[in-house]
Amino acid sequence: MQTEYRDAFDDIERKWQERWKVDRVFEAPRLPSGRRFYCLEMLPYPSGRLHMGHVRNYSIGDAVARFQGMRGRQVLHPMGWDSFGLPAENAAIKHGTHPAQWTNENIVAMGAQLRRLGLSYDWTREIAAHRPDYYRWNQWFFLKMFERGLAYRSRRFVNWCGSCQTVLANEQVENGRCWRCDSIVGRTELDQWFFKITAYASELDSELDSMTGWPERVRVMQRNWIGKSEGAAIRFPILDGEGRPTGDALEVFTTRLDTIFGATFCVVAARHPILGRIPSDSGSRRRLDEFLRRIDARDVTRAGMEPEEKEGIDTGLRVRNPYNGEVLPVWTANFVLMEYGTGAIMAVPAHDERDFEFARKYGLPIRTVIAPAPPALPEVGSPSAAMIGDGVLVASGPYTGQDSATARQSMLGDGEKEGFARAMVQYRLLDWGISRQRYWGTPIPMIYCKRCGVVPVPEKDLPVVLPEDVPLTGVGGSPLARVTSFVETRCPVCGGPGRRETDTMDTFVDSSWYFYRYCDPRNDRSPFDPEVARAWFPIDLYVGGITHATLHLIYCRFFTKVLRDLGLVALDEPVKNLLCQGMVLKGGTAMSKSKGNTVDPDDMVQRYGADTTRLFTLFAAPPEKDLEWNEKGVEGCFRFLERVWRLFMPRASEIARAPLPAEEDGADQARRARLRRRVHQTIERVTTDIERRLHLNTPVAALMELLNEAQDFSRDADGADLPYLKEVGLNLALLLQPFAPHVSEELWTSLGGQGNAVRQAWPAPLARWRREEQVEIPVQVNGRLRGHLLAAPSISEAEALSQAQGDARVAVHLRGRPIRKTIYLPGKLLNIVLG
RNA sequence: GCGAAAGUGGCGGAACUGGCAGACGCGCCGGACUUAGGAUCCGGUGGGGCAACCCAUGAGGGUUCGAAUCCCUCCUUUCGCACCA
Repeated sequence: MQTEYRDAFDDIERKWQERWKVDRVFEAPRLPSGRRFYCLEMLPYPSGRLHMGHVRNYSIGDAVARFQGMRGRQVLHPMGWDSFGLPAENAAIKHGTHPAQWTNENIVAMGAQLRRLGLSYDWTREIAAHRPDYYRWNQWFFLKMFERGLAYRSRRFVNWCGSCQTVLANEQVENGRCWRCDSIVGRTELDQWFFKITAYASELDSELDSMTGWPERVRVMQRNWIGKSEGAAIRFPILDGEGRPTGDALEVFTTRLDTIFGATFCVVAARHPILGRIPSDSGSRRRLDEFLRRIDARDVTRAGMEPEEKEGIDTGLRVRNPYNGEVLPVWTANFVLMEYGTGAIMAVPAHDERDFEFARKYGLPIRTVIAPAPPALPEVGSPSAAMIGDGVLVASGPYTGQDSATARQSMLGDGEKEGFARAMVQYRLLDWGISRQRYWGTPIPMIYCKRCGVVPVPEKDLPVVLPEDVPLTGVGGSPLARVTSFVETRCPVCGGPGRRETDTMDTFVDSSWYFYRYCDPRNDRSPFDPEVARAWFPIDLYVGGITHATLHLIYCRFFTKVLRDLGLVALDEPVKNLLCQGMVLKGGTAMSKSKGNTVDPDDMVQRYGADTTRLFTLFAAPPEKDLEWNEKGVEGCFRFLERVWRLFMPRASEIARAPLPAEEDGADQARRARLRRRVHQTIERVTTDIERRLHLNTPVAALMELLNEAQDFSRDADGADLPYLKEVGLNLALLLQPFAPHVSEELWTSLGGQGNAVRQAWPAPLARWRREEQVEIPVQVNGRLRGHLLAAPSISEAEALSQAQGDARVAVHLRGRPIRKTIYLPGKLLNIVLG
């Protein structure tokens, strides 16, 4: 037995990690038999090194998993690797290492780091996305979705670097320039595969309301991302050169149908089909072509940049407003997007900022049709800004006088009757483009046949294995396209020559369903057994960074709905409770290599041990807040464990031989009673803080207080006090299990505990010792603190008042004034209100 | 610009449904043990008077017997969205 913790921690941590493994403590049963708890943390990308963000993420999950296990739940707590993705390919280009080798080595290295932290994972369930036994199911899901029309092919723009001759991912575009050659990124249109997430847009949106286990801000971000917007689609008849109806119509989407009498022109997107009507030899056509060329030439990756100056031209086309018969010019402009709504708008400059700005620039008419709701001063002269809000309609024919909401209803109803309007719900969410012109991802299981067209790979031929020998240069499109042995194949339908799809899937596909695979990770007949998934789902707690609030956390919800409709799962939402932990900061900013302010987990573990490292990440801030790394704070946590060690270990065998106190023992001695009360109150505090509030910093503080109390107690303790020290020590050992599991185990065994601490039932407080016998009740006069009275918590109001009046310090403030009333919270507070 | 969250000692943070503001830790000050202490232990630590008290939870107002907590206005910071019709 080492006498100092600093000499012992490395040995005991390794010892218990080995013991847990040999005893298979964390292996979950195939099917849970009792109450279960699925504790999940976001799986890491195997970059090669763990960083403090990981340590924090996994320490939080581990604390909860261990706690729930001791609470009697059967816990599923798995870990795996999000091991497809661009960095592996970049490393290959830079260093010539094969992505598979690079990835596998990183998994080994990071796996060792994770194991050294002593996290309670069921490693028998480890998965890795880049292994064919995993990604074959990505392909299988793709085929199932293709069958149902949920996977389809379409053309879309991608970021394109003309100099590298390659497609760039968004994160490879820096300020509109290629990350590697610094040339301006343009756009090019490619055929790509899409998942029809929009088919579930409505459900994905509406369910957010009932997802109360998710942080509000994540739900808000998702709601914005989905961007539901209710309005109407209105058909404006298209007129010919002589102003006669052509029989066709331009459909516009609007949420402000009530403003339609104020429409003074229409605007269509630059790629709107209506532009095909402009005669090819006309002046309009020439001006249009020139305009479109200018728009197109612009670099199009505009993320993070200011909106462009609005620009447009009159196309010469004319349409008729079906509500008032007015003839309106059709413009085309850069601020109307083809992807949204119908790609065409009616412009109401008086009541829309963008339309207003555009109308001002080109001198188009601005007509007010909405007056502020409690009528303000009448408008004089031309307005200086658009009036955006709802109000009362003016100059709107039969609808004049109606309020905006009513008008929208009645105008839509009338338009529907006449056949030129329909209700329309529009989402900002677009279908999920999953094609990546990359090597290190899941091959898309499709074959192109000259005779049969686009043909899915038959299920029995899965997986379509990623070939190993692929030249990676970073230029020239999909690497797989250059591997003849991969590309050339047979058409599964006609047997003729076929070519494989050479794009791979977005890696977000991998992480959209991995948590189901954990339930049944070695199944080679289906992605997982639905019965097993039913038993383990939903995920009781999902811990991860806020960075995934939209993409991953929407995609995985989408996948669950697809899986549900395939009959594989029986739930609508996969994650019941979501915890987004804050970042780990150093010097006020996120740790990053470029800032040189990183803290290496290995270094911390080596110097202080896994327990201290974990303890600090839990103690220094509540999980959802950012955590400022502070070496002094780490030392404080280390000292705490040292003090635990020093208090119990030197006399551990004596304590182990002592009996535990009987329920009433110690009641007759103030210091013993005080200690026992502290023990049981601490049990209660720690339990409720973890369970009800998911706060992990306050339980650690409570344990520190308990230790302080125990130290005070032991200062003048003798042999007869050993039972009480044993009670503190054993309980402290168990309460430490979620936070410092190795010290917990060592303490437990040393003090005579049987078996593994992690397998013990979580302690329950004794009712006898939970409550104080004497409490200090604060006494206020007119709400100001004037004294305290010492009494049993059950003291009556009358007794409390008379005792308070007897207190000289209180009495001073009562002198000479009548008591108007008293407010008494039994055992907690007395407030005397004077007249 | 729109939306959300948050502002508490020198610092990280406590304070559960309005009820003793500052738990716990860091830092700092003093003491003990020491050749020594950047080890350990003990005590102190919001500010002002150093006693009774007074002032303090971003600022100002309000509700209440009582407000860090609820309401209003403003300020600051962080995050998200940003031509989405």
